[in-house]
Amino acid sequence: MLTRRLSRRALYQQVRDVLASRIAAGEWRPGVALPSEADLARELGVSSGTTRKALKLLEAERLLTRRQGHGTFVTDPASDEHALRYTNICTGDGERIASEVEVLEVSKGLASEAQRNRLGLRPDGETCCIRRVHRCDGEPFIVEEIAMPSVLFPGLVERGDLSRSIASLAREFGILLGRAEERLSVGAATEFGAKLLRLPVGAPILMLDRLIHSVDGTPVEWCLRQAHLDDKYYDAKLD
Amino acid sequence: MLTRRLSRRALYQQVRDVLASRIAAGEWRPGVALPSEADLARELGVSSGTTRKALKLLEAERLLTRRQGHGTFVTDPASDEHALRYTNICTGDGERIASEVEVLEVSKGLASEAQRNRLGLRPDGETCCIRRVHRCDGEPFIVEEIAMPSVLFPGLVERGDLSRSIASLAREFGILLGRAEERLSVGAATEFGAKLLRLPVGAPILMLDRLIHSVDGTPVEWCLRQAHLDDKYYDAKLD
DNA sequence: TAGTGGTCTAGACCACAGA
DNA sequence: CTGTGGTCTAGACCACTAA
Repeated sequence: MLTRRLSRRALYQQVRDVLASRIAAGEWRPGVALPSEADLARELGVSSGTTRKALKLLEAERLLTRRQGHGTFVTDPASDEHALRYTNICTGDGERIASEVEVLEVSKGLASEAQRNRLGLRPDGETCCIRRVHRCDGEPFIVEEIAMPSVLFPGLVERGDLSRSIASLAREFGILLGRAEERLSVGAATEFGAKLLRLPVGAPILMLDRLIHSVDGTPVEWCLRQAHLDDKYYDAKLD
Repeated sequence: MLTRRLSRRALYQQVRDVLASRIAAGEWRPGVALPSEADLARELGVSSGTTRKALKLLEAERLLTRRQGHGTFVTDPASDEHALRYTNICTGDGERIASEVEVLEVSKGLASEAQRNRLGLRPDGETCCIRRVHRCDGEPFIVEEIAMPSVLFPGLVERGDLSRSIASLAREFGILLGRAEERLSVGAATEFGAKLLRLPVGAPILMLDRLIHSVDGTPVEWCLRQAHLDDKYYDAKLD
């Protein structure tokens, strides 16, 4: 039950937390409406204004979509909204690229020091590692090395399709994705990258270093990429 | 006076507009508190909840800073908050760079076709153009070519200091800055860039293409940059 | 202690979508 | 027409800041 002044956390934040975990648990399938504001408010024993504020938060976090006169819905993790959320590379005409992905290598084991630092893991922390290549119209243009804390994705490497987007994987394991930072620089293609991108070793290339957190701030994915852009570009939004 | 249902625009949006223009006009100096929510509400003839919603909007647009128990203040355009708003290049240890700027060249005239397209100008539109170089610890690392619609900055080139940030310039001319997009790619240093950055022509370099809009969506500044990063990096936020 | 913004409530009315 | 989310109000109380 929701406490009022026993907890320091604001009531609408507590409502957000309750709803977020129920969403993560899959209580409402994407495409099916949640109860209305008024019904949720009654159920939770708070005012509809407080419920409304919580729903607004969840909408801002992209967990929900609301439409006047229609209802409140869980955002479909298979939608472009989610799949392209962390994808900032565009074709020359400004379209986000939904690239074809091929998995090259999968492994699991003790995290390297760099991985521990970046993902905030303890010395005995383990990671799942994936190497993949992205193609656009058959042309390889990105190679990437992904590391994820094993504890967040139990049984991941033993299972099926690792070519899916992080949004899709996270959904399956009940993780709600939040903010991310990406560091960009110009570098020289490594042997690994050059071979797959069909470039000479040392060719100038865009290096990307991305860290995705969950909504509560836990690091979820560290992704190192080498990109050969050609006429594509990286589209950063500043606001 | 604020109309209620004569206008389709929501009341709190109208309150936002009124306050935004009063801020742009310099009615309240940075560092001095605005009237309280209750006082503003009385003055404008709306409820304090509506006023509150408008103030929240203006805070999200970075025009205001609010602190519980303290008051509501106009954000100082000379503050880092504003000056570094569109600056995503960091030193190796993650600090935004407040670089030293030198103006190389200033001109004004009929906009080029590219400038018209990017800034949404008519065929007879004019632009102010500035070429500058940025240094960090004396080392040049960015050269840039800026274009701004002359009509927004009357008398700019005839006046003083063009080494200031766009935030500072905009403040002087009563323009409130909003969203921006920046396109990044890897390119070869032009003759202009290479010379100033002390690199060979054709050296691999980060190319940046930034467009800043005002809060109401009008393009305000187009900035083309060439950056030699070394151990610095571009820090993009994804959320 | 006085004054500020932040939270919470209860309820009225509006705008929109779908049966 | 009904039900949804969006706006707006009035007022109570809480939490923080500074004098």
